[in-house]
Amino acid sequence: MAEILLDRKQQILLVAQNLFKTKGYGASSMRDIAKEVGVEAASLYNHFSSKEDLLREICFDMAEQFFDEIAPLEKKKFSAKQKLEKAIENHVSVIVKNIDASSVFFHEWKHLSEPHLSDFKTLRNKYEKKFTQIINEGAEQKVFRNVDLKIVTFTIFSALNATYDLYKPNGKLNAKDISKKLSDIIINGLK
Amino acid sequence: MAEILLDRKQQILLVAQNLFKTKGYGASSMRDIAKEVGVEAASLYNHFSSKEDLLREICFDMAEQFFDEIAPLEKKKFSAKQKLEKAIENHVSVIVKNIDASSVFFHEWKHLSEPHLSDFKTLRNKYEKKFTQIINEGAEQKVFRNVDLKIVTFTIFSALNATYDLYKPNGKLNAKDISKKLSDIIINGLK
DNA sequence: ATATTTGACTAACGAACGTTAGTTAATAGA
DNA sequence: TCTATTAACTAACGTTCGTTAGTCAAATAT
Repeated sequence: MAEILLDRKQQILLVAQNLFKTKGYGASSMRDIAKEVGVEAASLYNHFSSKEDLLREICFDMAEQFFDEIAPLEKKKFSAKQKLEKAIENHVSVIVKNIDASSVFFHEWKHLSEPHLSDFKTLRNKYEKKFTQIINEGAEQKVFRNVDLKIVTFTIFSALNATYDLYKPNGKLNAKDISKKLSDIIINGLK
Repeated sequence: MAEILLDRKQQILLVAQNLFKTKGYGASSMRDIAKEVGVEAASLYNHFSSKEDLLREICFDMAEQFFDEIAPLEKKKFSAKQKLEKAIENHVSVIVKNIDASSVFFHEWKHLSEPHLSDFKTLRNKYEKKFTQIINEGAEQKVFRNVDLKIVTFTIFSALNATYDLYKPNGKLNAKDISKKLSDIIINGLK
C-alpha cells in the first residue's frame, strides 16, 4: 500500500525539483508537473496539499540532509583545518547527490510563505554558523590567517553552493574530486 | 521631451529590477510593477513593449557594463596578478553600483526567450573567458599555482557574483573594501 | 494658433493559473 | 465477501495574468 504511494510521491517530487530548477517556481505550473509525471493536475493533490507544499518538502528535506552531514563533526577530535575540509566534503556531497533539489534549495526558497519562510531562514543561519565557527576556531588557533570572518564564510559558501552548476552527472569529476579541489583553492588560494 | 520620458522609463526599470530580484521574474506581475510606480499597468506599455522587454533591457544593460569595465584591461602592461585584481575590482564595482539589477542578471536571465536567450549566453561566456584567460596567463607565468583552471574560474565567479548579497548600501564596507578582501582570499587563500 | 505627439486612463480580451468537487475503478484489510 | 481506502479521472470555480483597444488631456512642435 505504502509502496505505490511513496513511489508516485517521490516521482512527483523529482519532477518538481527539475522543473523548479530549470524554469523557476513561479513559472512552473501544477499542470506542467502533472504532464511530466503523466497524470492530471488534480491528481497531484492526492499526494500534496498545495504547490507550496511541494516546495516546502524539497527545501526542508535538503536542510535536513545538510544538517545530518555536519552534525558528526561537532565531536572535537579534528583540527580546524580537518574540520573545514570535512565540512566542505560533506556539503559538496549532499549537493552532488541532489543536484536539482540543491538548486531549488538555494534559489527558490524565497517563494515560501510565512511561517515556513522564517523557519527556513533560521535553519539556514544555524547551518552557516557552524561553518563560521570552524573558521573562527582556525583563526583563533592561528591555523588560518586572520581574515574577515564574514567575507570568508561568504566566499566559501558561494563557491560551494555553485557546485550544482559545476557538477555534471556524466562528467569526469566526482564529488570527492570537486570538494578536494575546492578545499585546496579555499585553503591555499592561488599562491 | 526626452527628459520626462527617460525619467519615467528609468523609474520603471528600477522598480522592475527590485521586484524581479525580490520576488523573481515569474512572480512579479506588470500590475505589481505599475502599482509601485504609481501608474496603471497598461501605461507601462507606453515605455516597454512587453514584460520580457523589461527583463531584456536589464540583463543586456548589465552585460554591457561588465564588458565596458574589463575591456581596458586588454592592454597588457599589467602582470597577471595585477590584471586579476583589477578585474575583480571592476567586477565588484559594477555589481555594487547595480545591486538589484545584478541579482536579476545572475538569476533571472533564464526567463528570456529565444533568440535573446542564446545571445545572452554567448555574451556571458565571452566575458567569463576573459577571466579564464587572465588566470591561465598567471598559471603559465608560474605566478599562480597550477590549479584546475575551470574550477578556479568557477570559484572566483561564484564568490564575486554573490557580492550583491554581501553588500549593504548603508553598511561599513564599500566596493573597494569588498573587492580587496575578496582578492586577498582568492589569491592567498586561508593560509 | 494649430497640429501632433506623448503618456496617462478605463475597460476588456482570452489564456492560464491553483485549487475544489464529485465520481469511479482498483486495491487492501476485515 | 464486504468494506474502506487509494489514486486516478473530468469538469469547473474564481482569480490573476499579459496584453490590446480606444479615449483624452497635457505638453510640444510648427
